[in-house]
Formats: sequence, structure tokens, C-alpha cells
Amino acid sequence: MTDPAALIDDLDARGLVQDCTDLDQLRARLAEGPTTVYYGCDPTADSLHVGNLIGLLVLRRFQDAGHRPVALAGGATGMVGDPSGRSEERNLLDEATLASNVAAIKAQIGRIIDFSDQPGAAVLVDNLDWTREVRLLDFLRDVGKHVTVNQMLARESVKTRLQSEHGISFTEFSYMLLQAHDFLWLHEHLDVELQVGGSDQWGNILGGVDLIRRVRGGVAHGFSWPLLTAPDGTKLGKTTGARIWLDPARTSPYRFYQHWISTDDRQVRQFLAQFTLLSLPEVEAIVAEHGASPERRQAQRRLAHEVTALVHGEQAARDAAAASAILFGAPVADATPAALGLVAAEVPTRQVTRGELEPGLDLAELMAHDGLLSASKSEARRTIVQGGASINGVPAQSGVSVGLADLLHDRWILIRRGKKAYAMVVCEP
RNA sequence: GGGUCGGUGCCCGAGUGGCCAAAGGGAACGGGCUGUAAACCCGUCGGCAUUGCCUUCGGAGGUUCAAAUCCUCCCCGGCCCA
Repeated sequence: MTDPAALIDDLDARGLVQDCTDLDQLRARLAEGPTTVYYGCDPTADSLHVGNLIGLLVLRRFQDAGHRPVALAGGATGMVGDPSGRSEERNLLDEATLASNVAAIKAQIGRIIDFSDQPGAAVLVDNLDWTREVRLLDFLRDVGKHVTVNQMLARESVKTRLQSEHGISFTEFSYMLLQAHDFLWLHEHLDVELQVGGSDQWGNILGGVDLIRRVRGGVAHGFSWPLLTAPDGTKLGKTTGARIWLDPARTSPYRFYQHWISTDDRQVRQFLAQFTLLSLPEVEAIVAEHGASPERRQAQRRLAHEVTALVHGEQAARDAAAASAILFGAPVADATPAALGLVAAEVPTRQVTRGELEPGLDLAELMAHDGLLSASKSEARRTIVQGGASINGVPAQSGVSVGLADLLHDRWILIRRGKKAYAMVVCEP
């Protein structure tokens, strides 16, 4: 992508531009030469999730186009809590938790963006570094004076919360000022001229753009991409537990891969464009091929491979694909030891000894153990009663146990719940 | 600070002394149909246990044979007033 202006067109064509301060002005600025872009995420957990992946990939696209990305881990803003997209006040995290979260997140960001020591190399910052020492009076005078409460109240996220019975604390209300201050600081110290974020961040981004103009008389840009939606276009219930994490300890590469495999036809083009680094012509070719025979799920397979490789590496993506082929393909009983070993590495496992297996282990007990496949024993039992559980591919009856006789190749037992959830019992010889 | 309304299961929300593990909706989960899809249909949806038992309705006490429902105090929030 040698033509700098092409970057914006590319982002636009990928459906990544929802709002922009001034698209033409931004194009013109990018045409002048390399700039510095920033994207931030708050360390609310010890891992990022796929929602953050879009932002990291946008930074990556800028980096690939010759610009310098700044990734911000919000050690300070995380202490306050962003009210955007939230119907209720957040629980505050303590400083130690936040610090370890920031460390974990930094590692994940490093896998998507290149921080190596080269000209124009990416920078990773933590806003706690410059926010911790800010004194309250200075902040009120230097930042607060430039913003009217009238504007702040007009914010959609604030309005919603004002109308809700939970209200909004001053802490969260102040969040937008902190983020605006971040942009200002980055503008002054790292020459950041552009902030990007999901559309829920649009108000916060504009706050920073305004602040920079008022305080420095400087020009800064911002744009946002649309938030992920459900296949039918409705809002995604993001508070539900269905989050897909980048941390392999939270979401195994196999589960991660499967998440993308399950993509709805209606969204597969969008996801290929937004979650992979494939060129748009490639994406269109894949989509066209998929359209010709959707039942083959070629687009989903490619999507799953690309994203898994980006986050977990090429080998992990291949292993996940191989494991999927076994679990959704040939009868389990025919699987080779090598294949089963691969599966065992990709799905949740339970180690047992021959001694434990000898008298037989209750299936429901096994499925519920440490949440292996079910949240509770009752839930596991229900699944079994409903015919949703199987041992080595054979539907399980209520009350059955697994024992030494079930071992495949004298080592493994494959348990399935429903159509997609697998776990492996591993018996060390 | 005063008045007033409210805090129910993952979420929303009914319930105002026993028939309440608690209506209804959403989410989620299992089955059917399929393409590891969508839509649709059926079922499940606090926990443990083979009729049953245990823990839940902001928190702590109390009244009662019996409380999510009544009383007291406390915590949290909305609205109005100051």
C-alpha cells in the first residue's frame, strides 16, 4: 500500500469507518507523510478479547502503511471505568490487579503490532505513567476549564445513565476528561495526531480532539469503526459470558478457531475484511467461492485460520484445524494416536490415573468436574438425559460411567456435549 | 439533610404471609431439521440427591406454625425538595 490515501479507502471498504472528524482532511494529512496513531484499551481483565482485536488490527494496518502506532493500555482510565456502553456503574479494580492486567495485555498487543527497534516503530504506553502524578487542582484548571458540563451531559452514554435508576458516579462521569487528557498528552509528547476506536468511543475521541484544539490550537483527527453486531444487525449482548479471549488460557486456540468457524454467512465477508490482513480482492474472491457452495464453509475455514494464526501463531491454527477435522469428521474410534494427541492438546482435558478409572467414573461427575464441559452436575445430568452427551462418539445413557474399557489406544476417552463442545480424559499409562 | 419510590434468579421483570425455587420475556444450553449456518419446532434453564433435601428474592435481626411478601435497624439507588 504505497499510496497513503489508499489506506483510508481500504479501511472504508472494510467497513471500518463509522464516524470521522473529517475524512478528506485526514486523507490529506496521511498523504503528507507518516503520522502517529493511537488506540487504547482498558485493562478490565487480564486478557483482551476479539472486540479489541479490531483496534489492534487497525493499528497494524496503519503500521503496514508506514505510520507509527501507539498502543495504550489504560492503567489510569481502568481505575476509573468507562461509562460508555455500560448501563451500570463498574466495580473498581484494585491497583495490583490492574498492574498485572496491563502486563498481560501488553504481551498480547505485541503479537499483533511490531514493537521492534526500527524507525517508526510502534510504542506501547500506559496512561498511568503520566496520570498518576497529575495534581487535582492542575487537572481542574488545565483540563476541566476547557470543557463545559453542558457538553459532557449531552453525551449519549451519560444521558442514558442519567435516565437509568442507577445513575452515574462523578468518577465515571470524569472518564471522558481523562481520555481527552490522554490524547492531549500523547499529542504533546509523542506527536500523536489521530485516535481510533470503536464507535462507543466516539464521544471520548472527540473530547480529545476538542481539547487539543483549545489548549494547543493543534489539529487532531479521530475516527471510529462500527461496533460488532449480532448477525441480524441487533446489538451484541456483550455482558453475556460468550466473550472470546485472546489469552489461550481463557479461550483455547481450538475454541478460538471454532468461534470463527461458526460465523454466520451474513457476517463472514465483514469479518474477513475486519479481522484478517487479507487484501480486499482476496476477501472478495473467498466470498465469491463461498457463495457458490456455502455448505462447504470455505470462507469460515479461511477466516478461522487467518485469525487464529494472527493471534496464536500459524502452528496453533493448523493444529486447531486438524483437531476440528477429527472432531467433525471421521468416526472417533478410527482416529490414530497421533490425531487424538492433537485433539487432547486443543480441548479441555482431565488427567486421571488407571486407579481412578478402574472402578469407573460417573459421566455427569466427570463433565462437571472443574467445569470441564458443564457448569454443574445437574446441568451435566440434564444434558445426558436429553441425549446430548457422548463417549467416543457413542451417545451416552443416563447414569453411565466411563472406565478402562472406554480407553482409546489405552490412553484417551473423548467426551462430547452437544454438537461442538468436547473434552478429553487422559489416562497416563 | 427532608419527603417519596425502589433494590427479586445471567439480564429485564411479575409476585406483596402459605398453592414460591418464585409468572412472563430475553440470553444461554440440549434435541430435531441443516452446511459445525440462518429460520423454525420441541425441551431445559439455583444446587445436591433415585419420590426428597439444601441455599436464594440488598444486609442483619425480629414477628409467625409459615416471610420474597409484615416489623426494626443498616447499606445502596431513583425522583422531588433543601
